[in-house]
Amino acid sequence: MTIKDIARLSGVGVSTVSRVINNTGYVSDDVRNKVTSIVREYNFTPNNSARNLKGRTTKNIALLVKGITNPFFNKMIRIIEEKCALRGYPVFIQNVDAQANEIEIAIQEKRDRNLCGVILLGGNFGYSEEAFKALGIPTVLVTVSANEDISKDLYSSIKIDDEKEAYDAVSALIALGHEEIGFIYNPPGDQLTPNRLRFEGYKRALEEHGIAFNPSLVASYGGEPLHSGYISGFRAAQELLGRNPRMSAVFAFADVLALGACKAILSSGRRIPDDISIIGFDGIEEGEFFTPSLDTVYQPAEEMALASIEALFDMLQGGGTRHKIYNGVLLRRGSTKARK
Amino acid sequence: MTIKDIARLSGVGVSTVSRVINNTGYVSDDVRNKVTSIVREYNFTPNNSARNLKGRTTKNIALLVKGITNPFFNKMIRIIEEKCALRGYPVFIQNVDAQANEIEIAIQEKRDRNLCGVILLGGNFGYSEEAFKALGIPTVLVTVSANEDISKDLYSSIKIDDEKEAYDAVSALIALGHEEIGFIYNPPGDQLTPNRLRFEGYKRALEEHGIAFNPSLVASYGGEPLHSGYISGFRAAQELLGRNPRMSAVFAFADVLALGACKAILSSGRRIPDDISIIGFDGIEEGEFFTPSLDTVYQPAEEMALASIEALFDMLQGGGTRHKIYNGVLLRRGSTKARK
DNA sequence: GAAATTTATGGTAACGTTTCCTTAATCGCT
DNA sequence: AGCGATTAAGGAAACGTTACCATAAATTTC
Repeated sequence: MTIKDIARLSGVGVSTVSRVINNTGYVSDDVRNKVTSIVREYNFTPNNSARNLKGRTTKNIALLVKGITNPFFNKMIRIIEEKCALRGYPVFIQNVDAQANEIEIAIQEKRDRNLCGVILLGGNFGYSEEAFKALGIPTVLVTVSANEDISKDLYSSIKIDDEKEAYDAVSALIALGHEEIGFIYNPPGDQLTPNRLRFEGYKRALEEHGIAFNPSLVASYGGEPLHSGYISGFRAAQELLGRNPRMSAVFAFADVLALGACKAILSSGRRIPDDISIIGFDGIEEGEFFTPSLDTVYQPAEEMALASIEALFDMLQGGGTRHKIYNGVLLRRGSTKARK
Repeated sequence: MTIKDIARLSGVGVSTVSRVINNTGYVSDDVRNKVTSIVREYNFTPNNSARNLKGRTTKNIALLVKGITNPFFNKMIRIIEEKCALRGYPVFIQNVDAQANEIEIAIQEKRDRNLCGVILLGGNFGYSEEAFKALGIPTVLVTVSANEDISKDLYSSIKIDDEKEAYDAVSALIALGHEEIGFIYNPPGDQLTPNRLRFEGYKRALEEHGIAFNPSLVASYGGEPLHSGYISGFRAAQELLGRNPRMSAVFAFADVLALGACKAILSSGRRIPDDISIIGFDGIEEGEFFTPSLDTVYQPAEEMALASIEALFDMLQGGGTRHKIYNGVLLRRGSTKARK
């Protein structure tokens, strides 16, 4: 069933059918109704390959996710996928390992799949201006932004102020009287921007409150790329507990790390929050259902997902780039307490 | 940069270039080397739209997931996506709401995206033989299988024996001395097969051990489709606790429901496993990191994901359908105990 | 050594759209 | 009435591949 068949059945030319389907050009109401009814009757859907071939442009969007197993991305992925599909844009969701350079993968994908746009969810510090130019299609960075020296006209970004939010969270722990505050994050070698920024927020909070930075209070656990955040947080916390018997609080880069850490803390016989306070980052639903519920820096995931789609479609329609920074919310749910 | 450009630059005809790229037909070594080097030099990738249009067949696979937010599907989705991509088959991952008939969505997707194959992850009871025939492309059902009366040649399936595994889990609770055993599952109206089968396993276990089935010990919570399993489990457990003060154990259809239930149980002041034992289903990682760690019927998600891909590619290459049933493993991690 | 087969290569018609270019009818103005 | 502008519709050339067909050289077969 092709457009030609529809044309024949409707008794009109193919270009007329095309015009009806795409709502372009001049078509009389009579003809429009006739064609529309035939299209509906035979349940005709235009062939996408032919459309894409002719138009030189597809409606394919790639969503590259740095660590797709992180539940924080789950909701965002779902929203992005759903809203794009609703507009007739299929989404290729793809996981990107921590080590991989996602923008190079995007370039490859663009070649392979004739992409019209890219959303990068979570990501690296390894962007280069040339890479953005080589990619050459509307690009939105979510949860991360590129180096300062890259022109802001080359991409849109949706994120929160990682440094500030981390600073606030650690400051909250300090306000509760904690001084030996552990920090758990991803292996720094990966250069993930938020990773670095939240670390800097942690250090600034200590510094501004007159607490000396102590490297033995910082831990990360990488292992194989397949390692989930939970187990990484668990191992990192074990390390911290072993090295710092007087540690009374922990701030983790992500909720999954924090929840893994909780398990290690509780397994060691310590209580949360009585012996050790802990704050995570992201605001995933799991944190609410753990016992005790996890305090966390909530990121407005839904809003950010919607904003990223809007930014992308705006760019697809020729609009400019935009750079939006959201505010996090420090949710106090029961995993922090004043120091004994 | 098209195949014609490559042909011109290599000094050969377009069909020769096509033959080189696709490794078909006769090509002399000299020509092959020449063309290959030009292709590499200009980083040429054949246009997929044109290929698909010409070949009438794509390499697009759709992965329809019933409730994509369930962490149990997370790992499977990732494996399927990764392995398919590795073979050059992009995957369209799509969420399907509980109410929706996924096979009809698959038919629509096939039309829209020219799919060559479909994997359904989790799913309905609403399959019909006509629907499978209308779909007409290799289809694999994972975690679920179609009604008995549908020809097994129309699809492949990868799953576990839901009824038996549920039976075993509930029997284990009975062996610990529990008699008032709650059951939490999805709203039965949705007719999700595993939902129904695990319920039947629950009932058979009671029956065979001489315990009368008590409908007030069964709860489900649907609400809006966006409700996550955690909150549904939480609400359902609250209901059970209110209705059955003597209930000493709970079996949940899924780990997310069980973890939500744990929160409700612990919030009510009861202890796990001292006051109430609980067993979930799936074996998601989250269950291990909750405190206490959740006992669960582990499904070999990785193996099942790999098996589903193999089944699909086998069918794509003209092979027949296959139907594999895996064994679950009852993991005892600390959320069950003999009745006081 | 001629015929048959294998190897090697190029030309070209599709695949199903969209879009430009025609052609033609209708309409609104002076 | 005549003319330009608007409305309406169709024909056909692309888009970038692949696959069939044709041709021809090299090789094998009897």
